[in-house]
Amino acid sequence: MTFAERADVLKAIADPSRLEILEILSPEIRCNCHLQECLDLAPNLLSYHLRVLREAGLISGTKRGRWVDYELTPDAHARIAAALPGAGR
Amino acid sequence: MTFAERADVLKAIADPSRLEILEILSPEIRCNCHLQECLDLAPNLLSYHLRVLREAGLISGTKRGRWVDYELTPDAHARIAAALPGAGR
DNA sequence: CCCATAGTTCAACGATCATTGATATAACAA
DNA sequence: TTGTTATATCAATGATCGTTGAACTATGGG
Repeated sequence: MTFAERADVLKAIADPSRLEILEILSPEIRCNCHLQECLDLAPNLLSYHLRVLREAGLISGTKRGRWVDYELTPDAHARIAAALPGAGR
Repeated sequence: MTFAERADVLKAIADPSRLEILEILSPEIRCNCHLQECLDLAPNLLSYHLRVLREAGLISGTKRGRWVDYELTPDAHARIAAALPGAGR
């Protein structure tokens, strides 16, 4: 993992809204609408932050009817740990 | 620690050059000139990245003649750990 | 003192990012 | 079908960030 790749993972979590999303998602799967209530963000803005986290490989979403359930990926914490300073030795 | 404060710490380390600086500084104190050789950055740009890390409380610098020695702060790793997702529970 | 060297600060630019509003897709209800 | 709800995408804006070049400060050597 290069420094640039590690920085990309860290950039994905270096945002207040995205940190809170990860916090909410940490114990359990949550639908988008639940995140909406917790975060008080415009729906499209929430979608944007979820996309950033998804593209970083930290969360995944599955459609359930009109809703989408989001959850942490199995290796989310491992990906973050591998990006931290000290992980390169 | 608020989500915004935690995001600020993570933003400080979410950069390839700054990750590498922390990596170099991790085992031992290093003077600016040694970082210069390792990183191949313009001197003023290196100063900028060092300032970002210093303002995040992750490194500290002490003057020694014409040089400056940089080192990780004692609580650098603790500050990072406290900022990570999962640290809020 | 004069000059070179190490490092920092400042001003400006371009790129990236978060945010907004409008539009689009997709699923359910009537 | 028509309408409504849940979510995503697109285009545009403003703010922030990384980078550059120039000017500045401070230390040590001649």
